[in-house]
Amino acid sequence: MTIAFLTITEDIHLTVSDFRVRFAPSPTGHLHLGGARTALFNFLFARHHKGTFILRIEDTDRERSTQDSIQAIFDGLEWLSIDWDEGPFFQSKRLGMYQNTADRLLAEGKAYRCFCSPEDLELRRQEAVAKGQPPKYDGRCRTRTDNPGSPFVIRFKNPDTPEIVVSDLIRGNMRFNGNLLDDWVIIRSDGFPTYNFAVVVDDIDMKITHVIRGDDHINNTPRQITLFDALGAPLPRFAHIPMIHGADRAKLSKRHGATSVMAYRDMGYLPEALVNYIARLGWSHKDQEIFSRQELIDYFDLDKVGSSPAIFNPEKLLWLNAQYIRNAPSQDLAERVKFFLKPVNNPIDYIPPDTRPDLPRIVEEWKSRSRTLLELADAIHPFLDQEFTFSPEVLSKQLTQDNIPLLQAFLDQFEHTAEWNKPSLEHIFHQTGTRFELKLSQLAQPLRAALTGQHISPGIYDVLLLLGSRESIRRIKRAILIAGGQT
RNA sequence: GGUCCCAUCGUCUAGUGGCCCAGGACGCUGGCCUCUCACGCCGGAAACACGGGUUCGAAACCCGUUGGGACCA
Repeated sequence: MTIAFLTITEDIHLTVSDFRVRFAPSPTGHLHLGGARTALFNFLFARHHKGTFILRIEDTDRERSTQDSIQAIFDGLEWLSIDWDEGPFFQSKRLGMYQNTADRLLAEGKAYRCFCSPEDLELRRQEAVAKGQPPKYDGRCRTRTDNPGSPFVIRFKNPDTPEIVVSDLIRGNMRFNGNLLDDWVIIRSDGFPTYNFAVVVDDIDMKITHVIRGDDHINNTPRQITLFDALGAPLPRFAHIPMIHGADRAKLSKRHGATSVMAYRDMGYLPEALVNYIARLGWSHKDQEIFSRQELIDYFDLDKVGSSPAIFNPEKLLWLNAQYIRNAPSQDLAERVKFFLKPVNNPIDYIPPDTRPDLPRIVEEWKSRSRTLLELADAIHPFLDQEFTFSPEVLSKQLTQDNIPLLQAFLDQFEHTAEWNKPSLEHIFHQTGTRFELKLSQLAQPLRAALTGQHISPGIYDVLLLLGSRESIRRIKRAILIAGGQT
């Protein structure tokens, strides 16, 4: 007890840092690969530095935010085992804070009410464009003293800074011309905050020290920086991570096929494999390709994150998944694959227990031959289904009249052997091979076909041992009947 | 169109001025292993976008060009 107590205190004392990061998705669709990677990098950074990882749902866009999307984010993060320390916080429940902050800026003369109608704004914007000027708000209401009583927005009085430097942990310094920014809206006429405003208010309130986000937000950063300044808050460190692109080099989106994290679960990917894959997209640690969760946490840091966009490569993900499947404990895989043996064709529960094959043992034989859980389930199926179907190729090439004597010979010997182990089976094969003057391959293929309905399978002895003597005999009899029935 | 970002094999990347006529991985490919198919093992093809500088020396630093991307409009 004493030792445990000491260990814990020491641990906290020595290693907990003040680093605070957040993942702040907008709930407007499924959790996609890019979002998942942003979440993962924040998570790994927090865990590596013993900091705090916060989940914040940016749901102030009332048209596009949905409850389903919020759930999708939770589901995706849970499946990937990306867990957070604080939150989830919902921006929609923090409207008072945004309003208060805006009021404060108003009182300090750093913001003002703007009564310009959308129609006027659009007109003036078009005029500016026609004159070849940048279409920015002209600051008309800055000095306004009357109050027309019509709807208004609150605008931030953009400070006159010629140059804004964004110091980025990944890209170094990025310089922006401050004169290009205008007096942007912070509170809409319906009282809702705009994106950039809510982000800054929350990042200050949550004491975020490192803003790790997609580089599609780079252009938002100068505005946010001026707001941090106006609010007298210290600047967080920024780290803009590159986007994930599709094969056409454009930002990954629906048209690139499966981009939802959950789609990969449904396709039979292991969450560990997907995490490993997206971690290696834009980040590396020497030549290592496969990382355990702990290695990811130990090795991850921002200085090893690259600055160029990465193209999503499904082939490599598939290979990684195969690696994870091959190296997973068979007992564990057997549990996971059950999800893919759909009830409608899942025979595992109605095969009598005494003849039911041992699922982990079947998985053991198949896991080096399967790249996804879906493939594994398909491969396993004939072993569980006593009435499995024969592939057309097997029917035409193996279950022929010519092969009946061979199958019959195997059947006779199997029925009369007391031993059912590899040496005894090898003995039978040897004898049969001699008698028919056939090589092992010529012996195995017809038998494989009879036993599994397929022309590929694990080693023939393994198949026989897996099925057991009774089921093997039953299957050979069935195959002989079918072969005999063919002309 | 404006602003900003990016640039090593097809793809993910190693590389922080000499260890690089560039290393690893996926994919492709030749072979070995072998009862089929995988796994595994051995080998191969395949890249520093281009042009200028800086330097004794540049994949690496600077400038430009080209190409790609993101955001805003």
